[in-house]
Amino acid sequence: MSKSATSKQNHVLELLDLFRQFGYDGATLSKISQSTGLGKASLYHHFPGGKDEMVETVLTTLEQGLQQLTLEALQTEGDALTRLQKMCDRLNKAYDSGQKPCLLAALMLGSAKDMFQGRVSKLLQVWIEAIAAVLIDAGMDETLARQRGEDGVILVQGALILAQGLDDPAPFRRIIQQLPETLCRPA
Amino acid sequence: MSKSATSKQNHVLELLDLFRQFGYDGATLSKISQSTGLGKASLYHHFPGGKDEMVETVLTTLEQGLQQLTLEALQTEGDALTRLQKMCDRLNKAYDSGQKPCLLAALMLGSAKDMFQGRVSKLLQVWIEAIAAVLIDAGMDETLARQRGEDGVILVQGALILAQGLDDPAPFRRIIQQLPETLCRPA
DNA sequence: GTCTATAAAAAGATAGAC
DNA sequence: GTCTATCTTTTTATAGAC
Repeated sequence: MSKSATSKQNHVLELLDLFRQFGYDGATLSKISQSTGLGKASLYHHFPGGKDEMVETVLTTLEQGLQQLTLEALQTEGDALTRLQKMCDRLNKAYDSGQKPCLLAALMLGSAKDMFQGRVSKLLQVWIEAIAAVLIDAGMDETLARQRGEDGVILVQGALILAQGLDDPAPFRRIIQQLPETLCRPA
Repeated sequence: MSKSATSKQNHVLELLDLFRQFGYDGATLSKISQSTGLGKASLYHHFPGGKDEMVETVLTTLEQGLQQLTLEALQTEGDALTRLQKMCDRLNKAYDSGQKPCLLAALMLGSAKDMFQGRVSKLLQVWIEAIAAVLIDAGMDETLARQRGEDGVILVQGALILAQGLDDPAPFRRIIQQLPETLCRPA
């Protein structure tokens, strides 16, 4: 990978952080310029489409990360509990133990909702299907497994909201810790 | 109640809708002016503190509604399942069957987070305690009941995020429908 | 690829008439 | 209590030098 490519990837990670903490409307070019260390004109050089293109780029990175997580989950050795445990480890890291919000939730607010609804919906469906695939592979009924996939996403998203709202990561940590068993529990 | 008081209350409800759908940064004075039918100068007449004061007013209305819901829940006749069912009916209405986001989640994004964190945290705690009180009253262990209070808020918030993200209210409706039994389930 | 400078548009806020 | 008009600041976006 070339030097400029990794540098651009670092900028994308900073953009992810900004958009998920401030949302689309709150992440102003001034904040973005400050965080990345790039002048506004430089930002438009890398992203001619402005904030829209920045978010699109971040979403592409997220899609790739989610696909990787999905593949890993099914390639991991062991039973469903072990596989889900590994997914939870990744989630815990991605959300900094509940201290950082989810970009997908942030993008469903304000003017961003109409712009990115399609890609956000797709990402959520992939995530749900990733959880369901593990459970189906472990012998769970497909309908129940997909409902459990929804439950997994719901619990993670809800725990993130509560952790942000209470300014306390404890609820997120508890949900993540209980998640594998919660999802595997018989109906 | 005087005519102007109910008129002001209607404006507060429109403000609630704007802030929860667009967030603090996305709810511009132009949008607010358009939705309320009041000119910008009139808005500053009613809320000299600008958007900050508007949000504060909305939060006060929300606090009153939550206190009322809490009291009603404990005064309702019947067992815990019946009481929680009534709470779910209220939530279903408040969130328009999952079609409208939660203000508390919206306020945890962007510049609003630092401004309103304290009041949001307090509201969430009252909500959690309201659920726990019903369960404790039904004989549940206090520690478990408070955890279930957290679970209730987490499930509602997460279901709202998923419903917004998928642009489909079905997950919210399912979670709400299952919530009373989910919360009452033995450990 | 980055910068300074600048322009154009939008947002927040106020003055003063009615 | 509401309006028009105005002002200030911020935001988005671009031009052009290096």
